[in-house]
Amino acid sequence: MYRTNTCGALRLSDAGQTVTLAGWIQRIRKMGGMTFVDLRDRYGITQLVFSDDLDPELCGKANNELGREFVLQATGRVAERTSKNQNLPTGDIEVLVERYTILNRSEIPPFTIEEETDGGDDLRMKYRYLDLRRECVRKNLELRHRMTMEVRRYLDAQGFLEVETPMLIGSTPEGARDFVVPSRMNPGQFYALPQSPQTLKQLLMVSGFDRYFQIVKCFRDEDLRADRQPEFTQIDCEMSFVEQDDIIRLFEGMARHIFKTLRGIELPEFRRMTWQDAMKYYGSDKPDTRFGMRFVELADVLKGQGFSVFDNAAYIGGICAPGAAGYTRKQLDQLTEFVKRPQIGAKGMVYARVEADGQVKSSVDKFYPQEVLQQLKQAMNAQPGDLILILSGEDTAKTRKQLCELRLEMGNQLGLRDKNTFSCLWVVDFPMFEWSEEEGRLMAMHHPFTHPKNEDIALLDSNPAAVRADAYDMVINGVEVGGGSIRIHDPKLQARMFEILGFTPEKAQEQFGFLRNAFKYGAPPHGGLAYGRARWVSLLAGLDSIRDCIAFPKNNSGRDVMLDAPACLDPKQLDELSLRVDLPQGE
RNA sequence: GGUGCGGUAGUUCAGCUGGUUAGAAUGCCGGCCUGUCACGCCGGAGGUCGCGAGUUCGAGUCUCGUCCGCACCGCCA
Repeated sequence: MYRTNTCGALRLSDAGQTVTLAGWIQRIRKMGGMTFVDLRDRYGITQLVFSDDLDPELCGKANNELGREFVLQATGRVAERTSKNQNLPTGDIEVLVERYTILNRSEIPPFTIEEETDGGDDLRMKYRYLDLRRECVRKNLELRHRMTMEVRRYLDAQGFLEVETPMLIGSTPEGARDFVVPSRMNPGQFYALPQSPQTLKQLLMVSGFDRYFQIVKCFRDEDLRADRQPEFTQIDCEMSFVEQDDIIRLFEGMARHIFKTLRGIELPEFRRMTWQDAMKYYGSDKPDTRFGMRFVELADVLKGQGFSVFDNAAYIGGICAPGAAGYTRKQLDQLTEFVKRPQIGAKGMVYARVEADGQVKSSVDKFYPQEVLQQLKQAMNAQPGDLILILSGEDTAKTRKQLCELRLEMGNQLGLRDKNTFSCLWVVDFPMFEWSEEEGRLMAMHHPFTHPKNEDIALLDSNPAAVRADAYDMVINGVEVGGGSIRIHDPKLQARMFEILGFTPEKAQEQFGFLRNAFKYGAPPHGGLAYGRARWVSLLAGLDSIRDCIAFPKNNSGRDVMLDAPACLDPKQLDELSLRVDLPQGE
């Protein structure tokens, strides 16, 4: 038996017992005739004591040979400490070591494996297996596990069946780039890894599975972000004989269950906001609703008064930052610099302070009389002490996006984006299509199987760009944690959809023939939703990056720096796959 | 594909308008220390300043290129 207890288990009530612990040496403190060793496992830390009073020979030996991160098995008596450590759950006791075995030695680790590590991200990723020894990292994976368990429990109770779908499937042209896998037995042909099991779960609905879920890896060969990995796990669900409301209710229930069991928070009923309103009032399809500062359109107030920047603008929008009238000139200049950064791209920013007496002092005082500025104040519903910030531009969508960035920045600066406050909503009525400049055609905003809103089906022929979809996203604190839609189950409507998306009937048959064939045999009305697991965990744990709750994540350029993948293939392997690598010279 | 920031000791960083032997903290090694828990004290070792070119009498510092990392835009049905 390697151990009788874990390193997090012992308490004062265990004093007097003889125990054997096993773990890693976190730290050694040599005091001369006495040595303290912090022994760590995933349950906690227990202090071991070697003392000349007990066994001078053993103490001397330990002093000589023990080192950080050695795997140590130690046996001794549990004793009450003379000076206790309030910071450790085991801080009332220590183990007076009588004998020990070094189970394994360790080289000096490249960074300190403690809560406050000195290692940078890159280094920690290269030695992720050491990084994962740190409690603050490990607890994120524990939360991930607990969340997964709660999700399974909830969905099982709701009658969902977990069904696995294949990882090696066919490539699909719409949507993200596929990761592809060559087939040795079928030279020149490739599988693709699923971007999502979308079509497969729809086939399961045709099979009558009714309520399906899968906690499933998905793959997208697109550029990474702090909240985007090329492989990620979705909690993927699909239901038959449901309308949008049924799905929203069930998955809002799941969100509530997750928050209650994992954070002890009772969430109120989620707000619903149309995509149109989200764009109009927040400039984003995933608004952070922890705070207000909704956009107010100001063309009526500010246009046509001789200030050419506004007179020529297609859109003028303002936000009202509560209590920020005290911003200094320097702070305002910094905000202006912020919106002018190339990533945001505004040309400038106009501000107006509402002073204690109600007078408005603005950066455009020479263009607008106080009377107009008072109208501005009224339009913004600004109070004395508030700061009004205004952006304008020739492109409404772009300007709204810039104002969105400014709003979020002000939210940060005013401390309105607290990680322990959660504001949840559904964004509904997404447009069915969006125009792609690159492709020169309409693209499905969600995916080509999304059902148009019934009242908009007539518009498919006359004005497809105006068609709204039965698509919905769950947004929490400005994070899109999940999304889904009602799917098309009528083969004729699906055919019409492919037509609008620019598929010839032949192409549609080639790419999605399996789905069309299946739908000939009675597809039930159905719809579903998928949650991004790591985004959920990040929200629950207050993480800045989903990498922090993924055991072995990829870096910014999609590399695994620990495995050093991807890598070149041996020519023999390439031969076997009938592949030839053809890189441009010098690469 | 693009923008911004960064790359200096094992690690995290400082290093001014270019100037003589590149620093700090921490870690590491050695010594001292019987109640530490970020132990303390004394001593020591440790550097191709990412790489390449250029400017210059002289480059960690300036310029260009390149590689790597992070954040973001495009992209992510």
